[in-house]
Amino acid sequence: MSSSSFFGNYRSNPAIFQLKSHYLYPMNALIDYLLQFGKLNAEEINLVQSKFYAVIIQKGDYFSEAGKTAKQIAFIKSGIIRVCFFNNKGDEITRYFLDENNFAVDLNSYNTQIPSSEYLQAVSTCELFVITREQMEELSEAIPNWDDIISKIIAKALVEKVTRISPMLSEDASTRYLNFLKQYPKLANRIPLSMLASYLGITQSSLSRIRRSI
Amino acid sequence: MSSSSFFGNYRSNPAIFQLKSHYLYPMNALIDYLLQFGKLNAEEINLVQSKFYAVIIQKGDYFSEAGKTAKQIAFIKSGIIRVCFFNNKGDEITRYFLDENNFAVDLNSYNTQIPSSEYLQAVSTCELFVITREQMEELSEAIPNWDDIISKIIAKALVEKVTRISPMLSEDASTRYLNFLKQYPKLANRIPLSMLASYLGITQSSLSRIRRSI
DNA sequence: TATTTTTTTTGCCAAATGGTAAAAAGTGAA
DNA sequence: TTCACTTTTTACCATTTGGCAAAAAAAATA
Repeated sequence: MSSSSFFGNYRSNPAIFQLKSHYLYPMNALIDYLLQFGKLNAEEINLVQSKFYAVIIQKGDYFSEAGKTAKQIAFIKSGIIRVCFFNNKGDEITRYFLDENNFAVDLNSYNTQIPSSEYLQAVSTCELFVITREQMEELSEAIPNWDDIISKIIAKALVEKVTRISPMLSEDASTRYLNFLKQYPKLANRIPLSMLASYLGITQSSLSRIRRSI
Repeated sequence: MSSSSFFGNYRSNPAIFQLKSHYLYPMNALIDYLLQFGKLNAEEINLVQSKFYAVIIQKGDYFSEAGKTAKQIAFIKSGIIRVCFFNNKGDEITRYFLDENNFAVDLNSYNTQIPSSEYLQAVSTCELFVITREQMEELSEAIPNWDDIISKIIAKALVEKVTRISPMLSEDASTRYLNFLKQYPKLANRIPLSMLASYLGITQSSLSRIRRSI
């Protein structure tokens, strides 16, 4: 089966649609990921698979946008998403990148239902498994373990982000770049220079110079 | 009642002790904080108060240390704690500061029970309400809402940290300092220059020059 | 108070990074 | 292929920040 027959596509005007028969489809990556954080029986796994739906977003598309309220969570099956915002100088800053086997959500907006100030944008074409807040609520009521699994995932993901970002302030730009290459060896060549530079907190030209010097 | 009769003190060799009669003591700040995230009835509030115990740690003392496994969570009634680590150059870096009405815990170590790589140190004398992992477990089993309240608190605190730290990379040092003054107006004069400089990602002398220029 | 210790400020110069704009390289479409 | 467009590299100089060490100020201690 080609992925295009499985993944819905909502390029410019995101009309996410849900496919009818879920049990056929390979959400193994999602299920494997969830099982790292708690137990789910076969029945629960089926239920989970029935609530997520497959979506493709193209490079440049937004999964969620500043000013809108986040109503969905995505599990990234493939592709790269970046989380970004505009600073007070008007520059677009990349907060962090998310790649395969991670959840992507504007958590603040999702939790509070207040319009967000950050964007989640596909850096490359992404295959996602998406779930809405309402469907999450249904899983929460049907699966005793669910809230525990999700809160563990959230805490781990956020601690990782703090742990990864905070040492960067005390490093020079070359060190930050080299560490990025170590931490995300697969990403460096798939991300435009401008996005990587804003993640590293330097200008495009500085990053270009750093690349040359290595 | 003087605070010294309420707060236990474990200056050099932390032998935390629990006081017998909790209902007398002012954990209002803690309870008010918890109630922002979910409901607790009077009985549950009493139970919560019985599980936390009051502790004072002096300036310079560690609440938790790198290399040890975190077994406690502290609610800061008064004082400032900083979370710090050593980078690969051997410099001590402050990841962030925590002040009144916040929980302080090495979350990664607390959750995984793996020795941590960060320190939680009192920047000033701190009055804490402390709870152990075992006592948390008891609250979790006794109070249906408990896990939900705690996971909301954790998610909110971590999202705040990511949101606060990540714009700093794209700002120059003066801007970071000025924003720090805005965000923590009460802290600036209570924190040694060296700790603040490492939080801002600059040297002591740079920070000193920036102060002069303002 | 006097003395020691710690913290902060300052001066010097070197190194890193920013800002701008132009050139070069890469990409995609006709 | 050629053309238009986007992305990356390069060059120039100004500004910021670091590294080091000494001086000054502040805080702790006797």
